[in-house]
Amino acid sequence: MEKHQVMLPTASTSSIALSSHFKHVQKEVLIFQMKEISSQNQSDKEVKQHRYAFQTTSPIDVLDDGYQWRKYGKKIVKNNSFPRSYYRCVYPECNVKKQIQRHSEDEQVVVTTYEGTHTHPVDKSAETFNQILDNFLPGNLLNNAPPTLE
DNA sequence: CGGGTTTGACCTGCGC
DNA sequence: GCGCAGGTCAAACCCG
Repeated sequence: MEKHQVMLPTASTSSIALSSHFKHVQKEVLIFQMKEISSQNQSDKEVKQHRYAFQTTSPIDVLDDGYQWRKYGKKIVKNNSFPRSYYRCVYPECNVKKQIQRHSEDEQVVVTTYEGTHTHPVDKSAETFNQILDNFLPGNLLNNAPPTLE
């Protein structure tokens, strides 16, 4: 189960000073997993999705990242004693999903997994969060290329 | 009354 | 092929 939990080296797990928008979080955000999921099946479907997982230490489950989310499911996963919540962006053309679950043993650690890319502007002023996301896009990390926000 | 959440059922992918 | 685990749906429920 932990086969895809890639702990980044210490240099990458940099503490990020969050803006006042995250004043209720005001902790440190540790990115412990980033993965670009590109199912390049040569058959008929080529799905490219980005998935970013944040590990935050916060008493609040859902981070207010400026987008509006609607919960559509909750599941008890086998490896974790805490339930995992499934959220989806409320914009109809934006099929960005995110999963929120707590750590198996540290209930103060919240793992937020974003999947997909937003195709619409942010409602609130959460530009800081977008910058955080941009900094940890695989393109910026690996190739120094601009992220594809289509 | 309307929109969002809850929660159990259903579907699907994967490993054995 | 079967069973399990994860992901989604949808109807009921709750709250503003």
